Amino acid sequence: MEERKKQVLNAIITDYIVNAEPVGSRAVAKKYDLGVSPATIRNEMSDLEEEGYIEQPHTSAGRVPSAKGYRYYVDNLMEREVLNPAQLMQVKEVLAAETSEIDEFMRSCCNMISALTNYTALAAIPEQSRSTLSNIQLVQVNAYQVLVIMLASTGIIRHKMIEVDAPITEDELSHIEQMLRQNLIGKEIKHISYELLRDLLADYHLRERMAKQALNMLEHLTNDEEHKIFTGGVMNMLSQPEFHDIEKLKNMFSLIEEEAKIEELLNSAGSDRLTVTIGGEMPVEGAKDCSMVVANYFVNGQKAGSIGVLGPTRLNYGRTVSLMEFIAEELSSALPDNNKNKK
Amino acid sequence: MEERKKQVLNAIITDYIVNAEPVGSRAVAKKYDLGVSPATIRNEMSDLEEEGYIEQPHTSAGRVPSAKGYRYYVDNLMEREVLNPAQLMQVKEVLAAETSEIDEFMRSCCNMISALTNYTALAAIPEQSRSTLSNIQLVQVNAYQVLVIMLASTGIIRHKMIEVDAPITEDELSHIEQMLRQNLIGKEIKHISYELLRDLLADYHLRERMAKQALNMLEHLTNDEEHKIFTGGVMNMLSQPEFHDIEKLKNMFSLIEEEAKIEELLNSAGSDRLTVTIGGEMPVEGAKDCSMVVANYFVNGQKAGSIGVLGPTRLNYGRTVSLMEFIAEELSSALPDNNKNKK
DNA sequence: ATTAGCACTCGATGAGTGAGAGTGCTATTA
DNA sequence: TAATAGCACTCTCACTCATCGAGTGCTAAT
Repeated sequence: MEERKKQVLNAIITDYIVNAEPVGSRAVAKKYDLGVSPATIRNEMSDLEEEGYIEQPHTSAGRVPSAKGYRYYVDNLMEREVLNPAQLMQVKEVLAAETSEIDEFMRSCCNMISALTNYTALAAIPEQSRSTLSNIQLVQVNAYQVLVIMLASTGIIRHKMIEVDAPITEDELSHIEQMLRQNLIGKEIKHISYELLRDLLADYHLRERMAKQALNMLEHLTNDEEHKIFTGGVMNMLSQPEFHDIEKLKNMFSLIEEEAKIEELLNSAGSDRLTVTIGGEMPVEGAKDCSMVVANYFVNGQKAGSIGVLGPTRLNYGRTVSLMEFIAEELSSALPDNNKNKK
Repeated sequence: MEERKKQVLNAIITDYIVNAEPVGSRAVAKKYDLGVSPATIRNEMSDLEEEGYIEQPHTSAGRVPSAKGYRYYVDNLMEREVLNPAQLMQVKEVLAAETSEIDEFMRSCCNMISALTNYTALAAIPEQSRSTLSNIQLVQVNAYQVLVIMLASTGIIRHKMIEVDAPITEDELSHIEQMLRQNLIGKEIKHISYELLRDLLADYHLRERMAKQALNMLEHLTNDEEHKIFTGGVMNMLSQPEFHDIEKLKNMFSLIEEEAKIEELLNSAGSDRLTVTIGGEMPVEGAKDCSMVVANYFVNGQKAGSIGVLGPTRLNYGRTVSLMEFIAEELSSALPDNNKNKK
């Protein structure tokens, strides 16, 4: 594409991102100082429209970027925004906070991201497929209730109360605990299967219901985590003029409430360091007039989880991309620390 | 108030609750069959307006109930709705679910309430002031990390990872554990103060940072809980015509996101079995055009917690009150079971 | 190749209008 | 004396119409 056409496209998108209103040739000529008259710009715009980079809501309105236009912008024109030091510090602080609970950590990440971007933040809990069980503990509450606590190598802690039919003694419990520890600690969590547990418990002739419940519980622990989704700043959508329509809002919110869909969105981004998905590229019906920036973070070179930002297609890509790249990077280096000893 | 006036007021409110539109004299005469002509009804309405029970958005619109009108309705006219058996069953099922985790339990309560009412559900976690510590457990994760698990007599379970400066041995840990157990189990949680803990730990000459952290953590455990707030069905607000205005929505949502305000709302209801708060009676700015039905539930005759419904002043009081009364009652009888042995 | 000029298009705005809903008042009726 | 019928009045809502202005596309001139 010729240089000047790029400049015009860039101007249109930059302006539209800020003002959310169709951009006319005069406005481009005035504000972006390309050294040519509006008429020339009009010609360029006419070409750009023919090629599908911009659209006209109606004759005699200005032009609006199309999905294709945004795509070209993100791939070729966009300049990353230099983040201001105060924001960088804020990110570092939040990530450095000693939150050994992954839930709380993810939640505060989401809140931070949404506060910094004014969009909606998405996060998927780090995948557990590679993590191992690092400890398991059974605590007797009373004769009928046992609290099971599980620690994963990623620092996740889960507990669950399970109930048994017949009273259980301390001795029995520590037996079971030892058995579980011997057989399960160090195992990859995704390898702890129903079958494995059943075999283990069968050997020990445990009471039927107890066994069932323990299995049930462990299954929950291993499965739940992979699918846990966090969001933040959902209400930020309200400030975006594109969602001033109640119907659109409803659609959006009901989408965000469906964890499965959010997960699909985050997963659709693959395992590159950073992915930008624009409008129609979205894999989920109902998100077609949104854009998304997803960053993956890595532990030991392996994808550990995803964080993302969801906003209108008129997203401030430059800023958001810079920010998410930075956060993902910081996250990659912060996360392993959570499981090792500090200092 | 004369019988017929009551009937007219009742008709207006009933109609307005359903249709959300000003009610005219003709509509009242037609639908509610009082045996008099619209003209007569107009006279009654004129009186009702003079006395402040209803209002006119403008001349030649119908009448709309005022806060005073709703108040009179709730106190004198309203008929509780008979709940259908399917709904009752649903409530019982949700409450009977074996969720020994209070968080999850409260969350599912909120979801149930919002699903049944189509309004927003609020819940405050049971107050911990009367509950006692029933167990405390320390789990060594590695030399520098200790997982603390606390069980309250109400069935609440909390865990927190704490980190220590210098390595700690199993022996030391079980020492501390025993000491804590001996001194704290059975104590009312609100009596476990910073000072008490400091004294305890001082006796044992524990490492300074460890002590600090343990204290910090226990403080969190004792305080956090009292302030925990749950909400559900916030998006239901979107379907209420009174919130079709984006500005109102924003206000509402930013109110709901402030836990302190929600807590204030719930607490304002006092400790009666059930309280209805209407419009201007709301203690929190920004909730003035909402109404709220709060029910308290009780354990051993003591107020244990609150659940509430927040909606427009045009709330279906009859239905909501019946439902909340029922849920609170079920909750009162379900809750203690969670801590005792079943069967 | 660029630009100035100009006619044209289309949405937004605001005034004007008629229909409809609902009231309040008054005279009449039971 | 209470209830009612009738009627004028008020106010909103939806619709139409004219106007305005932003912005374009085209053409002719530079």
